[in-house]
Amino acid sequence: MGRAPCCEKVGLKKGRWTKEEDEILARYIKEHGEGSWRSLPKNAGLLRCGKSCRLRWINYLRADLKRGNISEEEEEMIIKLHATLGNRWSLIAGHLPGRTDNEIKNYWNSHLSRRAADFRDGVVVNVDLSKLPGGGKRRGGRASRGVVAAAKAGKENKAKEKEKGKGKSKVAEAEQQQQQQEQLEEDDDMTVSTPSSHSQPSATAQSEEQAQASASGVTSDDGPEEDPLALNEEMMSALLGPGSPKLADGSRMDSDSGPSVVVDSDSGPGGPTGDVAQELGDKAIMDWDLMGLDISTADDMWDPLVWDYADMDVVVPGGGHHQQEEVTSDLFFLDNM
DNA sequence: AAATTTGGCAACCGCTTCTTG
DNA sequence: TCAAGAAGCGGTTGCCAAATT
Repeated sequence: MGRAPCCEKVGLKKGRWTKEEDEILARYIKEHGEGSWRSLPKNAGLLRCGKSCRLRWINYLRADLKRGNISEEEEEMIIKLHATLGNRWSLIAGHLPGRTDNEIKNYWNSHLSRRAADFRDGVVVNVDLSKLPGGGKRRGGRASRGVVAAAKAGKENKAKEKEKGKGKSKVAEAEQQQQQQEQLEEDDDMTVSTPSSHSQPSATAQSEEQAQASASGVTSDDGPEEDPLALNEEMMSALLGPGSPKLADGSRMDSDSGPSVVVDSDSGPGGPTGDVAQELGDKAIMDWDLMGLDISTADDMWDPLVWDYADMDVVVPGGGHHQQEEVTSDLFFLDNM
């Protein structure tokens, strides 16, 4: 039996909202409060779908909305948050009071993604996540209620989830995100922090790996103990400005001369453990496969995946190999742009 | 000045998750 | 425990105004 449509579509108005409709909706919500979106249009006398009413209210009519251009601070915030959270616009919007997920999403797509593309021209990494366990599909759908609830409830929820013996629950995930948020809030001026643990080269590589993992839903087996938001300055400068990752020999992989890296785990029945050996243009050859990706414990892409970099190797024509950390670092950017 | 192209934004759509009976 | 309803998220579409030809 099919599920009933969210609203009776016949006879309902679509398209732009009129001033009159806005007034009706705003007045109704002012009197009755938010919620009950399904019945709202009928009660308010609007020929609109409940979802449409909700969207109109959230994205346009709400009193606490901040209208006007996105400031540079907000823009930087968006970039930084997107690097960590990916396309989870509602979470990003949660850090920007008065801004809606839709607004941020549009701003990203129309302004920031272009800048990201400028950067990405240097190296294009196109990992076919569909081959990963769970289809590599981002979990969509409603998250905020659980996330927000978890964020509000905080640690008590965690305790409950532990009691239930669930694995990596949404609540736990939400709490982890909450921790990230807290980290962000601690970082008041939003300057890029470089934890002391990053002072050692190996630690830096590890943090980058974790940051990458956090953004892509892939976590290292060491757990998210370090702040995935703690991008180092090099990463942020590359992220925020023109440029591209440095190669081991000091050259840059830019759009004019740079290689186009395509990593497509088109691996057949073997899944992500199959071969990935792709040409990297005329400058470098990435010769690695996903043998290093241990998916044995992963139910879906959000579960912990363990990378073993032993099989990763980037051969630079003219001699030399890229270190694994550099590969990881590069991938981090690209995966999050 | 008219036609075409481009970019930004509002809104819609499909899917997923959460809630409730 | 399960099914249906409700709510919300992210991707996509389409309109409109500005810019360009």
